[in-house]
Amino acid sequence: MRSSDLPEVRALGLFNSMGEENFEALMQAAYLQTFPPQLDLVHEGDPADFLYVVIEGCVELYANANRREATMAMVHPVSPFILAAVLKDAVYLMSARTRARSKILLIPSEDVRSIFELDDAFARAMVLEMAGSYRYVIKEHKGLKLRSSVERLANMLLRQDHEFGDGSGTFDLPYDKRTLASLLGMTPENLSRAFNTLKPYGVEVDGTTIRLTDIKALKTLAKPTPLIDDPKT
Amino acid sequence: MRSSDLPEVRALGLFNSMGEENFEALMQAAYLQTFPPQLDLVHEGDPADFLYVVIEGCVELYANANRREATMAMVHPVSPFILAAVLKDAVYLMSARTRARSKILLIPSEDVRSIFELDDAFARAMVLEMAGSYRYVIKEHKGLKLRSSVERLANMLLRQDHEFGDGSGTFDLPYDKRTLASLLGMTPENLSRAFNTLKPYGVEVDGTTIRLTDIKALKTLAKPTPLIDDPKT
DNA sequence: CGCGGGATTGAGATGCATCAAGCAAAGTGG
DNA sequence: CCACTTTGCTTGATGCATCTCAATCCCGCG
Repeated sequence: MRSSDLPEVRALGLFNSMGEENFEALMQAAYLQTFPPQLDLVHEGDPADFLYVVIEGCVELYANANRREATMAMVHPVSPFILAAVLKDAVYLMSARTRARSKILLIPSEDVRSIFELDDAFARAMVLEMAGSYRYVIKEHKGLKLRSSVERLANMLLRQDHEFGDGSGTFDLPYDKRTLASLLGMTPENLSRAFNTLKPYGVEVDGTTIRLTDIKALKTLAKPTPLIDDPKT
Repeated sequence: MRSSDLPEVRALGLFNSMGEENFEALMQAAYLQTFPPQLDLVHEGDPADFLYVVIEGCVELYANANRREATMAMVHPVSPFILAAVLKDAVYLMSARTRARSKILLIPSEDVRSIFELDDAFARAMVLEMAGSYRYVIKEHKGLKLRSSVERLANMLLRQDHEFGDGSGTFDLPYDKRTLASLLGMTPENLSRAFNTLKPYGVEVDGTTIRLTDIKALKTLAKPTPLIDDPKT
């Protein structure tokens, strides 16, 4: 792999505390590849052969059943994904595909597990990484069980504005609407209608850019809570 | 704490590999208490002061928002819960209450974290515990997003029969129907109706006991998949 | 025997999905 | 440069799934 990519991988929470020789051993075994968009990296049910780390681009985690499909999460640089399956030496529970041209690091599962046994700092970093992922899914699950689709959309907009907005209330949607809909647990048609029902609350939609002109009103409807919407805790 | 309880705690995956002196230090700091049913142990949003381990009885994890409530999971002996919040030194994302008279071990968070730093085997055990919990929630989330309520019920019945049945197709529901409904993401009324729509598929309900007389038909409807329904992987 | 809580049933409203067009912006190829 | 497809989004009409509210039932328990 290119040495210019090493520092940013090394800087990752998962890798920044482990021993130098173990890190090098991992990178020695790893492959760095660039994939085109819409390429399937992982299929649910397959044995977990690799741990993946998104270095550049974007990866969608999704799942199928009953001839339905649901987007489970989007992974952005620089983050690992499907860590749990690798650790447990089990099958993947989710599929993964690139959503943009993406540079991705593939580390063979066996190497991850053997370094996990060898390097105590790496093991501890894994716990925190797993704990973060766990809490993310719990929040998603709470949102799905406790909120209506309009509320989920409203909260997503508020979060997006807060995290990525410049303070003006204007920002761009992070993905196309079809993906957003699936991520929020609804159909594209319904997302469209949900935007309409949010119009009286100061939500202006122009293609992929959003303007929130009445955040107070939107919050009244969305009733955000850090126990679902705070990505940090 | 009573020494007669130590062996079963020690036998837990989370504790069985750690050093003896560290285990004793943890137990030294811990409290073992028996609680009556329906007692609130933990409220979401509170800082994570303790790691809990159910020794006897049963604990419900639930969450509130928008004046709704949802059961997130049921915890049975012998298992820890809310490990992630303790590790991250964050607030609890879920509330917890006893559902039966329960003997519960409380270990102060700080002690858990300091032993986590000290004992490498303990840290590794945590990773596997977290990975298991993570995969459990992912499966729940997939079920909720990809299946109808009737399908969720059907699969729950099949799983229950497979795990706890005696092979005759007869078994008892693990909780009252109101709780089951919430766990499955529906209202009690709807659970009742869902049982009715399953009647043609050989599902006989008598109070809390269930008889499955046509498992093949039920499976045709439920379309179970290990990627959602297998509790082991 | 009556009381009370969970479970069921029914009726009605609502949320959400589905199906089917329509539309606009962005490619594509002549 | 312009038809022509393609793709993503929207809109409308309709039906099903699920929730809500209310009434009733059932059973265990005082």
